[in-house]
Order: sequence, then structure tokens, then C-alpha cells
Amino acid sequence: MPERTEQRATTIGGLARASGVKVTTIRYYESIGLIDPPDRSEGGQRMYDRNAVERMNFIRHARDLGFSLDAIRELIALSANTERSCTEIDEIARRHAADIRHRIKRLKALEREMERMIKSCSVDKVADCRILAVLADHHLCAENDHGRNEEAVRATKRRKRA
Amino acid sequence: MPERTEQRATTIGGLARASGVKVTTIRYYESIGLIDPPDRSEGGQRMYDRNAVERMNFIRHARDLGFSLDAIRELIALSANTERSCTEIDEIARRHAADIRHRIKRLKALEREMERMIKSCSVDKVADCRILAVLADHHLCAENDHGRNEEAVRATKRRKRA
DNA sequence: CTTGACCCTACAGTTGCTGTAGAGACTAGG
DNA sequence: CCTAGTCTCTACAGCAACTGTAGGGTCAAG
Repeated sequence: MPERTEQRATTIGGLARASGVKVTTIRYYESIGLIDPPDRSEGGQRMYDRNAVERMNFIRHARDLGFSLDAIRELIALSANTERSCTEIDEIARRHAADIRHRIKRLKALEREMERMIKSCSVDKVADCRILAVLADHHLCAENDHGRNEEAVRATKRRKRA
Repeated sequence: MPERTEQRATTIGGLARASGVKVTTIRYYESIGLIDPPDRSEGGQRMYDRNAVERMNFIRHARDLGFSLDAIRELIALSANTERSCTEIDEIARRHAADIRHRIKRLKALEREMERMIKSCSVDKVADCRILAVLADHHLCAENDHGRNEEAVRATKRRKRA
């Protein structure tokens, strides 16, 4: 017999502690519509239920795994319809995995290049510095197939509603 | 006997073509003080010399290798004093290489986790989707040592003037 | 002299937040 | 009941490293 309308309701600080997501970040997620605005206390403070904590954990873990907020938004939308096939969820996960593999490949190429560059520099005057020489001239690069913007940060745009 | 005050002067568009850095990006670099403001034509258009092209190539290549603009700024400053020891340049390069290795490690852990997650999902109803289950519960993770913010994007702040 | 390619400034938007200011809400102790 | 201290509220500015837009001006060729 629950007398209180909301069981185990918590403030934003409680949700933050329970999920490991910062208070400001939670408010940010609400502002961009990633989570629904919760009920408010009489004084106007956000009050969250158990559901919100679960959702927040989901979001946090997906972020930890490197999913973009856009991808998470999609995952949440897809998870709403429990009877549907999870092909699309699989798709998002696969795409993300492929993206990660791609980034690893790129970074490995960069690592090789950096090592080569550092090894080549054994002089001690800036004037003769091989590192600066390599940086100045792309042709001195062993593998100059490294493209622009190795950070897939910008690459997330590709996925945008695609 | 050069009659013209500036040999081979080019507009911003020419510099962009010669360096592979976009016009808007060049203006941006000027606005943040990464490159010096060039002379202007009578009509107020930027006119660049060969030096500017070289510097732009340097910047572009360093960016391709993933150096932050802050690091590049440092490299440029250090390269000005040609008689100095290049220990600091070496330092920057080494730090960057270490950073890349760290990112690779992180991404590899994520890759394993993603693969595991994807493999585990062979059902076809969203209700039973293992991917969502893993995302919802951190404990279902094989290696839950993946920290927050795997992108070293934020991590660049660490380096800031350190 | 007009067309079209190029260039100018200034500012808003991108991603995923963080930090600040100045205020109000809530809770425990006296 | 008051007060102190913690928490919360909104609104906005800022981070990296750009990109895109609006609304104009410049320049070289035909």
C-alpha cells in the first residue's frame, strides 16, 4: 500500500551518484531531449524514479563504450518497441565496432610514423631537427597515406540520421 | 632584379590549394594567432608569400599526424630558435606518441567488448536483445575497466601548457 | 562593362560537455 | 522558528577545431 505517490524518488544529485553521470551532464541530456523532463518537487526541483536511474546507467555505459549521443538516442528509440526485430540495434553496434576498428588502424599508422620520426632525430640543434624536417615535408614520410582528421570525432557526422 | 615587392604572392585560395588547408581554416588559424596576419592587397585581400606556404604545409602535416593546435603552436615557437637544443621538440613528439599508444590500447579494449556484445546477440526480438542488456548493465561486461571518455579529445586538456 | 570566380567580415552552429553567476529550496541543529 | 550549509535552479559563456551562412566587396577575363 504505497501512500506516497512516488516510491524512492531522488533528486538530481542522487541520480548523479547512482549513475556516475554528473549533475550538469544530466541537465544537459534533458536539454537536448535525450532524457524526458522528470516531475518536479513543489519547490521546482527535479525528482527522478528508479526508471530514470536505469536509463541513466544505460546511457553512461553506452558513452563509456564510445557511442555518440545520437547513436544512444537511436538505441533508446529502438528499445521502446520490444516486439520488433533487433536488427537495427545490431546494425548500430556493428557500425560502431567498425568505426572503432578503423580508428585503431589509423592510430597504428600514426604510431609507426611517430616512432620513425622520433628515432630519426639524434641531433641536438633545432636547426637540424629531423622531427621538424619530417613535419615540414610530407615527402619525408614513410607512409604518407595518413589522411586528414584521424580523430573520428568529425566522422560521427557521417552517421547523423543516415 | 625583382621589380615587384613580393615575389610569387598568392591569395588565400592559392595558399589553400598549395597546402590542402581550407580557406576558412586558414582564416581561423589567423584568428587564433597560429599564423601571422599577412599583408593585404589594395582591395584588402590577404596576400601570402612562399614562407606562408611552407608554414601551412608544416601545420597541415602536423595536424594529419594528430598534433593539437596547441602543440603545433609550441613546435613553431621552438623551431624559431635554431641554435637551441631540440630536446623539447623531442619531448612533444614523444608525449604525442605515448598518447597515441594509450588511445590504441583503449580502443582495442572497446573493440573486444563490442565484438563480445555483438556475438552474444543472436535473438531477434528487441525484448531479448543482449546488446541492450549489456549496455543496460555494466556488470555483464567482460572487462569493465573501460574508463570514461575513451576519446583522448578531452585528454588534450591535460597537456595544455603543462 | 559585365560576368563569375574569388574574397571579405561577422557570427552562429557542431559535439559533449564544463564552469560561472546569482538566485532559490531543502534539511539538520540550536 | 531561525539559521547555516548543502543542494538545486536557470541562463549563459566557453572548450577544440573547425564548418556554414549571410550579405557584401574585389579582381581578372571576355
